[in-house]
Amino acid sequence: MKPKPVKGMNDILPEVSATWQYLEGVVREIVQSYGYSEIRLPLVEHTELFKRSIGEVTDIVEKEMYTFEDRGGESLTLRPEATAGMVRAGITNGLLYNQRQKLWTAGPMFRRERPQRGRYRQFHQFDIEALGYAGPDVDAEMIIMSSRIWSRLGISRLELEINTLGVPEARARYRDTLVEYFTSVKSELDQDSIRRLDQNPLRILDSKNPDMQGLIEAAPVMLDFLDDESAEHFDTLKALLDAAGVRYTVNPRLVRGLDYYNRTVFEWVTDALGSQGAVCSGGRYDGLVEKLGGKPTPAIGWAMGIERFVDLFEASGGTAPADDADVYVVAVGDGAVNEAFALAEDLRDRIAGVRVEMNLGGGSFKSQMKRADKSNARYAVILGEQEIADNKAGFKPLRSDEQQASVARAELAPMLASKIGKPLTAGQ
RNA sequence: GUGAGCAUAGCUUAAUGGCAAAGCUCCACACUGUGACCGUGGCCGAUGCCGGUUCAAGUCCGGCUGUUCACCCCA
Repeated sequence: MKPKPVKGMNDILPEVSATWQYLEGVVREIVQSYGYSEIRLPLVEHTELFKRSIGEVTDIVEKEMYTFEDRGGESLTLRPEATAGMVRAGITNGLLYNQRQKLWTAGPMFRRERPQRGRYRQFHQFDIEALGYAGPDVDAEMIIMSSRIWSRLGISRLELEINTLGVPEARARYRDTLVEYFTSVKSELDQDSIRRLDQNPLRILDSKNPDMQGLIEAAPVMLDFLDDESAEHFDTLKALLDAAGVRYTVNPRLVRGLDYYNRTVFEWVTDALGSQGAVCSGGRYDGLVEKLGGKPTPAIGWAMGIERFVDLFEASGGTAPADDADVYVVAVGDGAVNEAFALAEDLRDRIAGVRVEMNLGGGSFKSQMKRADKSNARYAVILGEQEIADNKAGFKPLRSDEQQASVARAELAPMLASKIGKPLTAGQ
């Protein structure tokens, strides 16, 4: 009986991980260029943390968390998202005491949903948070930063939607009005909407049911309930985005499934990935730090789903740079292997970033050449009886018509370095 | 959690209810120190699992499991 993986938890195979590494590298570089620093967080937190931050009556907390009792009887949960842990770490390490923090983290998150394209039980996120910044300038910078990621990678099938939820009081007033409105037309609501009426009435606005669209169009809008300060915050954000040339649409029905958001929320959506169109989303959560036991601290953050990001990158025709070897070392004859190892190490010492693949497992000359070919290496270096006797090495281009050459051992590194365009290391 | 589609070799796909096939991959040979292309040969399956109908089931029926898509939710 073959072992089976856990449903919704996937292996990231080498052919795919090259793309992951490339994209993660690009995002890391961009995020750090805005002055954000990495923080590494535990995958497991106390269950209570997520209940208090995400909200007791959200889908995530009610039915999607991997919660278990550890041997000491504590209720622990595999993190379903990163913000709660980030804020907790800020509080417990005193990072927010009269300080501001710009942080990012990345790694696996866990939600027990039914898997489909772009939705897995173990999935991965990049998470960027700015704590202690009241905005709206940070709000704009965060969005501009995400926009830079897309343009850098040639991803175009994405649109930005933004909205504001106002302060909690305004949101509560709006919520009451909304409940009143939908209750008055309850007989026309579908099953899902009736359920949401109690649980999360704002989500009714998000319904994809065509029969509901008329009712939703006619519903009261949040913008009419906005407090003056939030309205001004939102206007400034829009002005900053306009000035930066970032295009967006205001979607008054954009609400979040996590309870901690207020004011700015945004989402990058695509139609290229089937039904899971949200690639990246976030918003402001000014009340969360205090709610979790810190002192009042404004904050904003966003998360990007890496699986969806990779999928979208590939759907946009993007490919990661090849990570094939530069050179494959062929060693024929028992005496040659020792020398070949030394030669391979020498190349790695002397050429910065060179990728040298040593033939392993012996084999005939022919089979070694076959492996060299299949490795996609640009060059083969050949060491046999003859070369060892002459203190030379065969240098054979595998991807061009150039002639094979016999090169003095000492000249091999400089020659290879110039062929592959990588620098010799200093001091050699 | 709900609904629908799909399940044959490592991968992609064949097989009017009648002997389970092919291509690719991999290995070897041809070619005893030179890869790719061509050729020859080899490896690899109890057709996802359990049951039923039938002289006969990969094929039809039922259940299960897995997977995909959609709903839902969201990254």
